[in-house]
Amino acid sequence: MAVSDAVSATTSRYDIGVGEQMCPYRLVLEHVTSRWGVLVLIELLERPYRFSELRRAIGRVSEKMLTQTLQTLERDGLVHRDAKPVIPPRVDYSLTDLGREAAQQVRGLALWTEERMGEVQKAREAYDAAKRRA
Amino acid sequence: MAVSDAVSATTSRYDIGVGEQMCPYRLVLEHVTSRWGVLVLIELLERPYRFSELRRAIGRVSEKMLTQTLQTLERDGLVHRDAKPVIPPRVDYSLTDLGREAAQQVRGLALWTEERMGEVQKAREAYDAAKRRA
DNA sequence: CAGCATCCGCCAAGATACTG
DNA sequence: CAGTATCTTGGCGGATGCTG
Repeated sequence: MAVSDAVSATTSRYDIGVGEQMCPYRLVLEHVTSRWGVLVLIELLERPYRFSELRRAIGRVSEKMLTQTLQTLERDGLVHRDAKPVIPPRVDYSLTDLGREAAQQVRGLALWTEERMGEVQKAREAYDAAKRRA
Repeated sequence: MAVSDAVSATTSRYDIGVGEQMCPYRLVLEHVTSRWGVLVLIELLERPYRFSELRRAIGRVSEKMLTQTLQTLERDGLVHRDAKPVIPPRVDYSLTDLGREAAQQVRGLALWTEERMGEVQKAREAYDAAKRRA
């Protein structure tokens, strides 16, 4: 299947059987909380990026997944794609107003995570220690 | 592999090759933004839940995935598990203080999604219409 | 450079059966 | 009821090659 098909066909993170539609609300939520969606939104909150630039900034994203993620977010109206008809091609990605709102929420979550990392680590060690004892 | 092994072994959403550790920050972020993690945190923000109660509230979660999600969140110190030694067994799940903070961030994202659903839908239709034309 | 197209490994997720 | 153990499989995500 082509990437382009995936954009409209996939619900991102596996579909539901025919007839059993997932509520669109959860669908959007899964797009913005998707593995790469989260990171793309956060990066684009800083400034617009070109494709490969964004790829390097995030790190460890395959080209395919980044393309797919960007297209899904574009379709949802969160990301704006500006393809300049030049050679070599140059495409800039930025947030729409809607996307900026979403990204701010996501960043809130990311910042919280950074702040509380230490406590999470400690909780894990305590959990593992208790498990080993049992 | 037993579920219990998965809790400490998995990084949630597929691992990185050996030697190529993912930074722990992204790991926690992936836990709270995971498919079921998001929904569990939001539900538990309302009130404590029993296992099957939570399962029904979320809907369409397999027993296994809910167990796994809860154990991961418990290990991260976000969810408190209270197992009462009675027959039949009764286990209550609730948020820790840390988990409540995380859940509030997640809920912020969820509320935004609900509010802006309409605009996202419109954006999609516009995108699809433009695609068909091309 | 910024993609699209195709193949495929492999693990996450689901289904099922069983236990304390 | 609240899980564990085991098996199967869908599809995510990576690798590679090609195009404008």
